[in-house]
Amino acid sequence: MIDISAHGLSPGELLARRLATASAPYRARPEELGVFGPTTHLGAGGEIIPAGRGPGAPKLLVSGVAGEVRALGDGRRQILRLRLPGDLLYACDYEAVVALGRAHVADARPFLQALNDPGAPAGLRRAWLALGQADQDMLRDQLVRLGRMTASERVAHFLLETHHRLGHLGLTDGDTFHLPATQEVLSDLIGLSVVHLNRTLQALRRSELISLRNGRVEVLQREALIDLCDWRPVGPPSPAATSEAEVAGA
Amino acid sequence: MIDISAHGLSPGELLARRLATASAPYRARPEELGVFGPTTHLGAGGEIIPAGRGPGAPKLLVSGVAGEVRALGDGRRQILRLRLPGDLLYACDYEAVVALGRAHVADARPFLQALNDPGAPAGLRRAWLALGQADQDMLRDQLVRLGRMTASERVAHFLLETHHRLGHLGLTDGDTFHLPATQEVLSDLIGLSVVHLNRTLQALRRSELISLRNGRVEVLQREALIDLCDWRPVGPPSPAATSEAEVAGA
DNA sequence: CGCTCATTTGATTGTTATCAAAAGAAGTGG
DNA sequence: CCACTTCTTTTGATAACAATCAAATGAGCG
Repeated sequence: MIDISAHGLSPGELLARRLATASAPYRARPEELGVFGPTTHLGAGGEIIPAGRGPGAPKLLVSGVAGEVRALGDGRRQILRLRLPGDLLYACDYEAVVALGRAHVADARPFLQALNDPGAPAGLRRAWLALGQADQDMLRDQLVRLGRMTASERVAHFLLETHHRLGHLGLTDGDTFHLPATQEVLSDLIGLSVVHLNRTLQALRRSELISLRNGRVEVLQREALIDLCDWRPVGPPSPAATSEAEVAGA
Repeated sequence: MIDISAHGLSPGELLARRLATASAPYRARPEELGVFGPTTHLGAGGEIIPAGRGPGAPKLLVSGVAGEVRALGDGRRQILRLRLPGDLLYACDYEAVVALGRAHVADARPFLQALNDPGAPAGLRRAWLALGQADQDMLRDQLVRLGRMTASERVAHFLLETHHRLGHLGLTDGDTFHLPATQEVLSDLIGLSVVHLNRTLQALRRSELISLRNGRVEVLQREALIDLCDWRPVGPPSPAATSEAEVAGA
């Protein structure tokens, strides 16, 4: 299985893949995307961008998973959204951006400079805007998950979304993907208690809709999962999505 | 009480007020903000911008309240966020923007043209960006409300936020404001059933933290409400906020 | 007045959180 | 390689919270 905390892709290659699978796709040559410096390594809980210190340097998440974490005084916390490799991490006013496991980040300023260069291709800008739009749309999906979905719907919806996102990066292996996050992290992401998330996962496993252990997730019955939570992809379909759907539906 | 469905402000005046109370305030002369055409009137449920028809003309919400509504097939729906006068309404991919009561909207293209004019003052652009940032921040607050707050916390947090937003527009009357939305709408906004919202409101009334009837909301014990849900204002403090806080705390 | 829509109430069920503890995995240092 | 610690997952029992169903009351409107 592809380990998303330690895949072998360079920052430029990652970004190129994202841009190529945006809803306004753009095939970038590596040198268009700026020259990235060395990547920094962080352990679980490492603060990538601290909260509320104004706009620092945006970072590119190269490997691993991260999240924007809001703490609520008493123990509660909400992870606003899951950030995956290829995502750009900006400073937030009230949330720290935190590595949810081992992660690598790179300074994203070279890329942003390349993007804002007057000579940058229009297609590149369009693709970037399309990715930003997809990000917004996923945030809306997250609102609906938290506001109106039951526990099993939330889990199904979240897993389908994550599979889809990783598929765009070529980081899935058919219906299987790597999700290096503890159940505690996932529970804070989708607004459930750890215990209840655990039981919900077990129920989905018993129904043979998914399989999950050790951060390895397999979507066993795609169509059934989609029916369960009424998921629909944000942005363009995943590269291998149609064939997968046919197999799952057969 | 000021009726936000029928206040007397012109589009330009509304926008000027918002810009003047952004975290990067800008005092606009009316003619800088473009020439608005006539406003359109809508009744409750009127579709201001239909879902998923690509980017149409953005509208300025002049009076009344609106919301981005996601329907879930079975009866469930989630209103992603509440839009108030002075908000710009854009097309969404999966949500319709709907008037939640009587509302007036105006074509916002003249304003956007004025904003994008190369000769537009830098301060105007900065203020506009600051408003956009505040919008993002409120969306994040909404995520936390839905994901991690109890019913009474959600209600308290939402009411404080709304009071704050209307305060910036000069549409509050001290601790009182007008919120022309049914409990059903509010319940879909903060992710509760109507019945439970109703009971939660009653509890808050019994505790004399708020008073609410006929769309007239009064914040009776501001400090206590803030303590209850750990609310903090997005963007700059409301024009009258400090003095109000002193009174409430006394 | 009679209609419709919104709010409120009561009773009940279902879902999810919480508490406490056991079992299992994974890393650490000897 | 093992003993130890620590973190994560799992289980059970219980309580709190919120949804649902059904119906009554109240408010606004033609």
